[in-house]
Amino acid sequence: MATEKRGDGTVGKALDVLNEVAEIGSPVRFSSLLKTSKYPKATLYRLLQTLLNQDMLSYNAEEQTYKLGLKLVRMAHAAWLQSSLAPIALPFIDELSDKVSETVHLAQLDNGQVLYVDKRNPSSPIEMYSQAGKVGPAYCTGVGKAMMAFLDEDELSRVISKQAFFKYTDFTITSEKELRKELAIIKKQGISFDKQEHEAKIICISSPILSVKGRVIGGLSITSSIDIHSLESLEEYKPQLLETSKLIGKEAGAWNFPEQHN
Amino acid sequence: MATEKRGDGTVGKALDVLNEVAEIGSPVRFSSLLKTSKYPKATLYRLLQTLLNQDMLSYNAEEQTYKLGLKLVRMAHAAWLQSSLAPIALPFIDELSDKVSETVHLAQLDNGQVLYVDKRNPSSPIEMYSQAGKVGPAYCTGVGKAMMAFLDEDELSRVISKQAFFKYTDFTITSEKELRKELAIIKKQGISFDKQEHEAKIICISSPILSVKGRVIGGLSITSSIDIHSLESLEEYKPQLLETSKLIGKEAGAWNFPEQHN
DNA sequence: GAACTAAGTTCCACTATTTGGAAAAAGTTA
DNA sequence: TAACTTTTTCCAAATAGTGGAACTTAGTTC
Repeated sequence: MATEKRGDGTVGKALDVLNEVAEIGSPVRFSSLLKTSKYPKATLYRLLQTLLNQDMLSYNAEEQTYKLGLKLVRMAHAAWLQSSLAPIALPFIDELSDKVSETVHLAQLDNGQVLYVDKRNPSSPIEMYSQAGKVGPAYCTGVGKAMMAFLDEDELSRVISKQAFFKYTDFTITSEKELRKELAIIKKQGISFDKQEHEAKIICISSPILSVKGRVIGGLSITSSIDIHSLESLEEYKPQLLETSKLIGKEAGAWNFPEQHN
Repeated sequence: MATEKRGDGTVGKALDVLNEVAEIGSPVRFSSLLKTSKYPKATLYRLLQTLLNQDMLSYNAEEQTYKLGLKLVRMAHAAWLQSSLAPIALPFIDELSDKVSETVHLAQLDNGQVLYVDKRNPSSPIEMYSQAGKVGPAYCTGVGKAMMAFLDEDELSRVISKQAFFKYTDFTITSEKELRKELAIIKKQGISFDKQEHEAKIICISSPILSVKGRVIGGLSITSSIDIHSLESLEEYKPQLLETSKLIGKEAGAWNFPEQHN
């Protein structure tokens, strides 16, 4: 689904096109973009040229395809440093993953979705970058539910309205009603579980990261598979998970980490 | 130094502002940006509003500061997947780092600078994300020199013209003449060394990654410190490094990885 | 090799957006 | 309250963007 944005003039249109290219995920030809795009041929063409000029896109002359430019990778590094919880949380996540020897994820809510901003995987330190910047659904992931559970009603309904409720597995929650019930339980318990709701065999235990003022600024999870852990054995990590989340929240407060507007 | 770009209209200006925020590296106030910016107050203000609307920036109302938005992190993930060598090179880098048990970097030339797109660090799998998207100087890093050495004259002079020749250490090359001499040697040998030219104590051995057509598409390095290795002991990795580079080059050809325009 | 087709690029009169000086709000300090 | 700083709004003039149509290029067919 292409990102719809109310008129921010030309800049909005250009970024719209950039998003389209991003969402397609592989090099695209002009004509292919044109089919999807809401802009007329000449306009689209000019926008693409501008983005090329700005190195936001790169063009393969041989294949006549456009794709995202490396400039974005550079910018994102800066964005990650200054806008994500990751740099603040880094030492705490390291320590947690060392202690428990499990895969740890750090996420934030972004536009109703879960945005993973860091990950530790002690056993196999590979396939790592492939995770920062990755997005996932909020309604069927541990971190997503943990963060949602601690939003206030206004924020929550905004976030819920953005959920697709697609049934990934037999265990996926597929209605707002069910979700709200689950969130109430999570709020009581302070932690959430992903019971194979997003991917078969994958389970996790998660906690929200709250600012000193009690607002949700992120989520933390320990992920495993049913081949290795039961939900009960994951629950043993609860104290460490909560402790780490608390420490990160405090540190973020000290750093004056901004409260997001999800 | 702010990025100067010839007129791409409003879009160019907006991205210019975005760059400015990125380069400052920490949350900035309006007035602070205004001082640096070449745009008049009202214009700058509107550009910032547009970028905010588009989630490219986020705003902290309490502190009245702007910073890069998480949307960039998401986009960059897509960019990394579709425009960097990293996904293609992944298995080869894993294997190399496993075999040699040393820190391995994968880089590309971007606008005359070295852009690190992946890294493996077998001993301590931490501080990882902090590297993808990081940029470094080309004239005083192993990968930078290795890549430069295999550019054709046109590209090379363009890249050289962008070098700052800042003297980071006592060993930094600080003139075009010296650099060209060094590059000639590197071209002959097929590999380059960083002899503490960028950071004290840090040394590395690097090779360019060439496409099947012989064009530079990236660089690969094994990094260490003089506390652990001598240049001679690093040189022992030469065969493996060259072999891996060759494999990546081949694979990239198969994937039709585009030849960059540095 | 002329005629057809599809993809990409350019043109230009028309229009909508951007511009920026100036002035009003909002917030700070004295 | 006055003097100040910083941020935000306004609006007529100026500029930049628009998009239908025409053109170019490359590839295919008869």
